[in-house]
Amino acid sequence: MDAPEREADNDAAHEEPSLEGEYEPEAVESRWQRRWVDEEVYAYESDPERDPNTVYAIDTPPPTVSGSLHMGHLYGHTLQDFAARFQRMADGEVLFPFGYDDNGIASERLTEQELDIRHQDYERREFQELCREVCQEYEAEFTEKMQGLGCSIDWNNTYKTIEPRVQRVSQLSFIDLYEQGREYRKKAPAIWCPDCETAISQVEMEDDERGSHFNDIAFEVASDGTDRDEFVISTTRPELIPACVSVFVHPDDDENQDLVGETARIPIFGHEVPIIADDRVDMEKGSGIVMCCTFGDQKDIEWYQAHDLPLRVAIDESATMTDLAGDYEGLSTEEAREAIVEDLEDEGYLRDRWEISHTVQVHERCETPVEFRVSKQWYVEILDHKEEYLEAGREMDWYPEKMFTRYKHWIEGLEWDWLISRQRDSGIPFPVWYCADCDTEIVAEKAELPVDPLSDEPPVDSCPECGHDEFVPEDDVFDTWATSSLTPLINAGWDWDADAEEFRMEKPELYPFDLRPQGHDIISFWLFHTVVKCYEHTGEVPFDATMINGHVLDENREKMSKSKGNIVAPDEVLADYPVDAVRFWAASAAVGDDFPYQEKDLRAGEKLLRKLWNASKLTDTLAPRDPEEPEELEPIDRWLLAELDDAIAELTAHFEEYEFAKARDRLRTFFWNTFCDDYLEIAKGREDNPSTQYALRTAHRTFLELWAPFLPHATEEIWQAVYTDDGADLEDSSIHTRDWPTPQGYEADLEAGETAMEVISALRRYKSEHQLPLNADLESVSVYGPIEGFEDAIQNVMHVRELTVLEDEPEVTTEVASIDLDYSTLGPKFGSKVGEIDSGIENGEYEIVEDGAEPRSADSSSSAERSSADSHAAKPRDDGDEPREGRVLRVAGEELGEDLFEVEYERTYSGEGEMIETESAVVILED
RNA sequence: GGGUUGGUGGUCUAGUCUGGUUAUGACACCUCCUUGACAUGGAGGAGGCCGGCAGUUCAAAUCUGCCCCAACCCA
Repeated sequence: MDAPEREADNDAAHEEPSLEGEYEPEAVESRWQRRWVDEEVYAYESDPERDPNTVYAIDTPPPTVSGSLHMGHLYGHTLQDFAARFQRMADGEVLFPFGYDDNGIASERLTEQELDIRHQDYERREFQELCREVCQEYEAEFTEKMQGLGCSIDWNNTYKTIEPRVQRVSQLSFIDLYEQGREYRKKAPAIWCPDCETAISQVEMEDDERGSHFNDIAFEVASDGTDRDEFVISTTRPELIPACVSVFVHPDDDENQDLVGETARIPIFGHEVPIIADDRVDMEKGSGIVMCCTFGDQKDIEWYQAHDLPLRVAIDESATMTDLAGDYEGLSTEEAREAIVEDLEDEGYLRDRWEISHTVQVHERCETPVEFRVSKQWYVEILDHKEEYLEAGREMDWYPEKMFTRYKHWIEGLEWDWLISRQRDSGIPFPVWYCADCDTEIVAEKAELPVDPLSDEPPVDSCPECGHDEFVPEDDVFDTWATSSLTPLINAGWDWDADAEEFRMEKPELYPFDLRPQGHDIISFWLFHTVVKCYEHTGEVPFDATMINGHVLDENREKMSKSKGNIVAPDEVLADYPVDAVRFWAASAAVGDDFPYQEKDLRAGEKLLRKLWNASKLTDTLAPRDPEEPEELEPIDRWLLAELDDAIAELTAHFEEYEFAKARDRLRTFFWNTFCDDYLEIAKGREDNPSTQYALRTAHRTFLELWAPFLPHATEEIWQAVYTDDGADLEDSSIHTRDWPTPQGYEADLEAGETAMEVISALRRYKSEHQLPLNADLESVSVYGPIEGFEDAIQNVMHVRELTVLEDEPEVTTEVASIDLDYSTLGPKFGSKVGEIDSGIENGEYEIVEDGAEPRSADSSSSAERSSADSHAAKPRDDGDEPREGRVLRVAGEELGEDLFEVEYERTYSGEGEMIETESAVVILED
């Protein structure tokens, strides 16, 4: 990665593409990465008139710049790039943009850590400025690393989620939804992080296992409707007792039913609360009697709302005890917990205390346990449109399909509207002021956006409701997802057209986007929120398709995590292996599957690069670079091109379905086995043949094109070295801007080709078994089988001095070795009789009747040898390839027709030389 | 606790939706071969009965049920 080393590698030989020597990925890859960016090979130029069907637009979720680049980024972006590169070649223009997510808590935290400051100590603008400075450094680093992955991103089309253009889009989004009546401001309990001092949404919480204590605390009964003087409740949070507003008992709890309707006195604090029955009480837990405090958990909120309980706030926004806590005021919740427990014990209220470990809900950013606080917050109404969002999900194509269920279940399980206000210093402000007198909401003018109410004036001089002329600016900012969910609109240039008085897109041809790629962990919030926002703004589903990538696991299939220390850093991998090899590995898993990082897969990629390089060198020595197409191609060459046609068709289908792993395997097998191992060996003996020269070059160009999405650097290097003129404009000459290959309609005798390859394979096996070199001469070979047109090829590549094609099957004696039944038609026809038929054949209790000739029983057929030459000369094998009329198998009292069985013969060759059988040919070797 | 997805030779994996009887390929392993690119190559071989149990069926890796294991999502 460091420049001096790269310089050293970069001697003159590496400056220009060439096929000299060995493939040197370090020099080649960095050179092309530089040139692709410098010469804007992947730049997208918008044309609003362009047919949306010829534009392939990708909406990539912008990564958080504060995080480091991990294997997940590398994998995800590589998959996106496969799609981008294929589509660019196959179907016109591609937009592959890039965004930096630097808006929100993550970058605030980063700034605080990096500069060792607290946001509270700064003015909002000042702190925001610092955030941007810090993020800029990280963004530059991110850009460099992303470019090192060789993704075909258009670096002219980037955005930052905090930049003014995006702030404008985000505030427009707020105002549009507000005007549609889909947003409201409400005072209600919300999830609160006391460390970040902000409300957060459900998705920002996670579970964490923490140690704690269970405390059994005695409450006195203050009324006299029961015999009891006291009862015991168990709690992990004794510091909440000053906030206790009621006590609950389950209606089925017979033991404690006497308490219902009575009044309890809270120890130490002395206030009295009602005891109420409610079936949400967990009878199994502790004494079955539970206190309700405002608020300890979500159940407290439910009770508070259901029973219209009073609000007692004992903990403030920074987790400090309030005046309600009396003597404990000013203590942190932790300190108060210990102090209260001590005092309870002193006063005899603490009946028991023991250690436990339980899961608590914490804020994912800072791991602080969350509180629940009543506050005034902004919400986006979503619960009333669940059905529409489900339908939007159904309209998208999901790759893989099964991921739709996650989306579906998430929506079905939604219980809260989307809380979008955050009490943070940095972020995109709400464009809202409130009348100081009547609290009427004043929203900014669209033309003025972006605004910051803290420094900008509201658009009115006096309140339209009450005429008051003082206003209070909203100082909350948007939840980062409120902005991150707008990326399709940001990329398409969505904006308010003041003249037309409507929303317009600068690049309407992009929307809806063709593809939305992402990890399966963010389906439930990022993808979902994006669908919500875009659907509400445009009435359209923002994506035609969504591709979900799996997670990269470690070598032992375990999730990579900091605590396990099993993280593999992309930097380390790229220091050891070519990017193209890493990409080859990334193409090995089916989209949506988690898969392990395995070094040996990277070695496989390296091997392929070497093979491609060497095969290119050999091709270059065998044929001129641009041979004429001959009038008539010879069978072997036509065969290769016909097979190539098939491969192109299959690969294209795989790419269109995002089946990169299948495309990769199909291409590798065809390239390595058929082209390199078979055809190139054959071509060595035919280099002066114009037909072979043409086929070689056609195949080679096509292979480079087919490999280009997977191996962009190596294919570009070879392409530029061999097939382009010096000094050509890279935008035109790059292999990545070429058209994807299409089948050319070559027709060939595929059966003959296949048979010829079988014969070659048989001869190789013969040599291998006799420990002969593969280029050892074979004196005389006779072949009986359909190999017309391929005789020379076989003779050349296997070094056969004399090759004879037999008119008639060689003299062999045959006997029935076995009978294969066609179960797929036999089963439905005979059902349970199949067992009997099987055992009949196994026991030899059957006979074959043919051509009205004498029935041949199993007994006679196994003993009576027959010479095939006298009766079946037409074909080397007669076992079903070419059924004769009237041949019937009698077994278990049934007659099976010709289509139901095949007879396998054991053959013994009695002539000169050695016989080798293949699927559809017989080969005889004589030394 | 609920849900989703997956469990195929030593490792990774195809096949499972559309049941059919020698289960795909790669890596590793063993044997052999220096041939006009590549020995970082080539040819060949051995190795699995498809997580477990039960069922449906003439027939199950493939369908059904239960169980075990793993990951993820939600409590």
